[in-house]
Amino acid sequence: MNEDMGSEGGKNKVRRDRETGTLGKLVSLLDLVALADGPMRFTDILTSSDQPRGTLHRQLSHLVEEGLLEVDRDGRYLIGLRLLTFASRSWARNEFRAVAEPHLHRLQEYTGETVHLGVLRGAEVIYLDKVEGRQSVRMYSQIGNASPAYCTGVGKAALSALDEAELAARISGFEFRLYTEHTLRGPAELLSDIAAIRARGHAFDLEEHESGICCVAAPIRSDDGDMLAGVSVTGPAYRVTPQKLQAWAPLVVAAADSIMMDMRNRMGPKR
Amino acid sequence: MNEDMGSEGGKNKVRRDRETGTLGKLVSLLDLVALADGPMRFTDILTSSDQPRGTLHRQLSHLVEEGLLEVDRDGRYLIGLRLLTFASRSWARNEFRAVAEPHLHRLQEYTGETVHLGVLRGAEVIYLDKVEGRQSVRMYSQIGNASPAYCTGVGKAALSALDEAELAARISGFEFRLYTEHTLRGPAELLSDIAAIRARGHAFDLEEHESGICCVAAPIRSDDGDMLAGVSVTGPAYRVTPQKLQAWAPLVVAAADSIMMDMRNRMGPKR
DNA sequence: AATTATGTTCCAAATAATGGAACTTTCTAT
DNA sequence: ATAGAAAGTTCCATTATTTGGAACATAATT
Repeated sequence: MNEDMGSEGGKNKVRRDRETGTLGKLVSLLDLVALADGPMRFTDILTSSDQPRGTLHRQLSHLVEEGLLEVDRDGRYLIGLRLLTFASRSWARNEFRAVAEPHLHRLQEYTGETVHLGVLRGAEVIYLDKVEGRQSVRMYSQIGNASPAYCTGVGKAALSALDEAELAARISGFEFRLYTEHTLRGPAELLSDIAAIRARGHAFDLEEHESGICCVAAPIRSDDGDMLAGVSVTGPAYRVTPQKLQAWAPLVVAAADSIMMDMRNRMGPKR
Repeated sequence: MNEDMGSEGGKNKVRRDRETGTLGKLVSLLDLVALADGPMRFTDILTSSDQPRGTLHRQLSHLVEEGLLEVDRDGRYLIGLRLLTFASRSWARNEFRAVAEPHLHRLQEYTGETVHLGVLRGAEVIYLDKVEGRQSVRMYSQIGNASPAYCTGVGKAALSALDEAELAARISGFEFRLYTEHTLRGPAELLSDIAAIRARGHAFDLEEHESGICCVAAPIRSDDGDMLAGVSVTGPAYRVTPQKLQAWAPLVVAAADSIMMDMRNRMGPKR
């Protein structure tokens, strides 16, 4: 299946075994540069990519020429702005996001806390939208971000919508890493949490990904079940108490259901 | 609406002559799908890309496998979310954007109107950040967007920082298109506007790109001059009168200068 | 100025992309 | 429901591109 690897955890060797030929190697390079802490020199990339010098040199020039990478004035490579342009189109044209938007705003206004929309992709959740109350400084920070499914509210909610078989298959590919002292520690804990989520209809994240951050989330699945997503309301633990999360749960679930409905109505006629 | 596109001005044939080998062809496909109005079927892409069926089929599968494209449930292709993830990293790690952020906020608070930060890339301006007052509905809309340099405040401001020779060279590559009745109609008008911008130190966009939208912008150039950018304050013509634009100009210029300074301080030590 | 580290160019050999055609599946009109 | 057409997928000998070692050039360091 589509083994997506844990973009966080990997020694990023360039040759992977997904068979996508030349493209695969180039995308791995992009990934390598994107994940780095800062601009990388030719030699940095050379050592982490085990490609021969000549080869790497040409690959990088091609990526630069296409705007996928950029070179700073010290000749170091960083991820290119062209990707921003592609992404902005991807985002603007995303139907699901557009359908969900008004519901996210409503949820934000009611709770006063931050609302997230994320979709499940392999072992990760990719955040598609974020609505904040007071415009905080880190405006777009979260959009496009990929986080492990097993330690985020949205991720666990989405997972809970899978049937047993699919769920087991997915989880077997997860790599459990301890982000905080509350992070779930393995398949067993995750499965039992998911059972509870199924029973309740909503998921909690109690400082499992980031210390001091809690959320309540609900799953969204498309009719055919080939898209799984989730909505969540998130806030700092000192303000967002378990009682509040509990109280908001029905609202979050309702928002998720409305998004599902709207999506169904929009997609239904076609097909 | 903000009709963007026209990014290069091409009939989007896939084989272009930039020599980037296989990558070039694949990126052209991405571009084709990204620019389309909606999801494309295999055949749609086939006809607009003049690739043989077998070839195209494999290219698309590779792009999909890498997450750069996605396939909807009707088998149609659309731009993939993985690009969002790359972009979010590109954005989060962008030093220039980070340095500029506080200045943009200050400018926004003072004027109450929307502030943009954009960088010049070839004939286009790519918007790197946007700060709005009341959180409007279209949050992420502008970021990553590429617009022609010659009809945007940020673009013209950035162009004004080029020396004569470079400027002439760039302009020769522009394709002038009439977005509104106020859009500059060709190199001559642009050059004379740029002369004025140089004399004043700031640029105006008086409904040149979008009807009813005006802005005042100032150029930002790095010491070595290899990065050109601009800041602008933008708003609807009925509210943002020429007098206001005039009054804000010094602030915008000051913000641009501060960003330049901060950038110099941050970059200086290295090198 | 000499030495080393870093980046660039070259080209025969290896590998991956190509594209025509045969094949399968999905629509469409009767 | 069925035939026919359109859309999508697979196959494989041919062709073109990528590969990678090594020589060459340039910048940094002593």
